[in-house]
Amino acid sequence: MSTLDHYVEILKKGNIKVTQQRIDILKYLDSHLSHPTAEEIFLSLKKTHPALSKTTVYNSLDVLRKHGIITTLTITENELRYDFKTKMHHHFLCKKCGQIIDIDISCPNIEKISKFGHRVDEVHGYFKGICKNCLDQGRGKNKSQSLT
Amino acid sequence: MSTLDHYVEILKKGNIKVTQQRIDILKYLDSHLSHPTAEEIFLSLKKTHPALSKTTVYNSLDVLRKHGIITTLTITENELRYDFKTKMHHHFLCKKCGQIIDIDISCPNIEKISKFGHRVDEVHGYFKGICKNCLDQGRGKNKSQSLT
DNA sequence: ATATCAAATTGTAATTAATACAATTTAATA
DNA sequence: TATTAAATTGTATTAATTACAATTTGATAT
Repeated sequence: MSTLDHYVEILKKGNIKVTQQRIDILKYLDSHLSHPTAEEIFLSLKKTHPALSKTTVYNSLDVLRKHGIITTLTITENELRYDFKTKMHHHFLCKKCGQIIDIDISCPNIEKISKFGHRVDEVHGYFKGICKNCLDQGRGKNKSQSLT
Repeated sequence: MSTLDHYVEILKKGNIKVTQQRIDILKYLDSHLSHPTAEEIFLSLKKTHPALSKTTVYNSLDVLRKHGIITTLTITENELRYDFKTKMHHHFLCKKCGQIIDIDISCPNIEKISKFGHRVDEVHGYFKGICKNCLDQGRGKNKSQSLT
């Protein structure tokens, strides 16, 4: 679903006050599943909403996160990244192109860790390396550079 | 092994210039497997080496990391953590006591991701929740507070 | 042992992500 | 439409990390 009402619904269901800023942020995350940083979200939304404050972006993201509507990643080392998808999945970071790819496989380890006696609430599976795309370009040699 | 020569060996093997600072940092990490931050390492070493600079700590950690002698974690959101253990393992962060526990189980997912065509160089398995210790204390209620 | 030189260390300053806070505005309710 | 708690804004601050220039030091060859 992508109508604005959808995001209003989400907010109302969480008893979160509905504001244009929050709708915009939710919409942005829903349509940019590239795991953007707060800065990226801020800069993009500021274009069409120049009065937007960075603090609002941080505050809103925090609220959405606390309500389980979005999740955060620490797959890169210097900043948090935000994800509209909350269903458990893993991530692959390509060290060459920087892309963060969703990996939709389950984690067979949660059960094992539970057997140790710990209660597992969150799982983050971060894999890093070179993605298929970049590997293919490297193999074919100077094939991709030619885009005059 | 815990003799200082051991750390000298490690540095020499990596063609890294041997300095007291690097030895100290390696020794600290080897004897504090609690995944300390750069700040923690700095503050602790500064006690016995007041001239130590924080920049040196960061530089040394970077060098050690680039040579694969130590690894880094992003399991907490605001700072990097350092690990002397380089053999693949996972981590559990207790949201109550803050402890980061080593989880020595393998990851059956690397193979699956490789089948997607990506080359996996690094694996980070971060699990978060409440550790066994904290759960036990919570269950027994006011049992642990009494340590007059 | 000593001189040499690249590399490491130090201290300060700068950068960057994130947070704190006070003043203003606004969404929800009566 | 008035009220009020909560959200937004803008600025200032914190905290982790990086940049950089001056000084010192470890490794090597003499």
